Amino acid sequence: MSERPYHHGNLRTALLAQAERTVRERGVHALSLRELARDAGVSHGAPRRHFPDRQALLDALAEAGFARLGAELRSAVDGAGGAFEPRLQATAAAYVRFATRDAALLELMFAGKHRAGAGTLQESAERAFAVLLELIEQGQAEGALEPGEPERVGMVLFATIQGIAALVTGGMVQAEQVDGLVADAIAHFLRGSRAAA
Amino acid sequence: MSERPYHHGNLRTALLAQAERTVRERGVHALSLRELARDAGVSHGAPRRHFPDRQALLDALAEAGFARLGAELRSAVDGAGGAFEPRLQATAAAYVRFATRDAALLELMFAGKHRAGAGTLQESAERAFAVLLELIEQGQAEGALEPGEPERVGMVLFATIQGIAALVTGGMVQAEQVDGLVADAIAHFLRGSRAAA
DNA sequence: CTACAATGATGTCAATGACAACTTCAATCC
DNA sequence: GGATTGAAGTTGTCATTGACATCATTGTAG
Repeated sequence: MSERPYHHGNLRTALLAQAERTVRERGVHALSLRELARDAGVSHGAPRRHFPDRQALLDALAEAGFARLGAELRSAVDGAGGAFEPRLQATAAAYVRFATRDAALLELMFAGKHRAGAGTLQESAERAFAVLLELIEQGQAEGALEPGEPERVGMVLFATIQGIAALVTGGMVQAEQVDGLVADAIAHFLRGSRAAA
Repeated sequence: MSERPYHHGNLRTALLAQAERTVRERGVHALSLRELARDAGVSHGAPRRHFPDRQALLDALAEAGFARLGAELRSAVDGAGGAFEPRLQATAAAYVRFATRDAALLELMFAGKHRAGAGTLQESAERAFAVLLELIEQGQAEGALEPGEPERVGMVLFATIQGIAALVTGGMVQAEQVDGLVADAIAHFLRGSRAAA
């Protein structure tokens, strides 16, 4: 039998992975440092070496979440050809998919962002959202969106996407209707933009 | 000194009121039944008579939240004259105001809605959203919105408003920009709708 | 006036987060 | 090669909490 070595090897990573699972399946409130330690086959005090307190673990989770979100958005844009509108559709769908599958995690990501001492978190978030900003710029270049600061122009669009995600996780929209709703919303938004441009 | 009577008189109400304050000021996670009991000058077991467990208290909070939200929305509509667009603006602003001031409560309201055995909650929610649906119908009657089921037609609009609230509470929009953003979003939405109708 | 139902009090238990003190281990330095 | 040292893990403890069982008080219906 493989005796467990005194040192786990990569406890931090293992804790984060299991924590992400727990948050997804049972919510943030069900996340217990001690349970994580048990699952990792480690004593209840061990996590403390890697996360001074529970909040530190949540922050790390949020940061990892932004990294993954960014990657998924990037992959969506890249896989949708070169034209603006299909790219936007694909990206919005990817965002909503992420928000739906990892609702609790997304909440964590947003909650952590305006807390104090969130330097790294802020950066991770900005990297993830850079994908969206680039997309906005392309839309502006193609004349589909009004000119101006991308942050401002994209705000209503982003709000709509985020809101759809909220409706889905809030149970006000059935899972089967999501894709249609996203497509509707994007089309609606672009109509409103062209009229203004 | 007034000896506390054995019976509090209206402990349930007092607990809910204090709980709402705590949730607003320190978040759901900071809500402790025992602390509530202490604040109410009552033993730690007393709340149990009114709320079998913590979740029951949260559900009651959510329900009260929907009642208040409905009232605020109603009041916003009624105070904005008879025309559709100003009514919509006022209502959206009122929603975002509620969502901003009571972010944690709103989250609770949404979270509880798709949990099991939420009969009463569901009804409270529908009563609150009835205001919005009526408004959509008026918009359709005036030709500002496309025809169809109000629930469907209003979905993108509602998502946008909800999303703005999420951005504000997520710290991605400054408080001073909120009103402008709401106005922008409504105008944008209506442009998109007219083109389709 | 008595029984009873509602409301509150008291005591206890297991789980948890936070913290301190001690132990193991591996890398480095001489 | 052995001593040193610091990171990683362990063990023990404490206060807080939610949940639960049992008992006490009080208003009210009969």
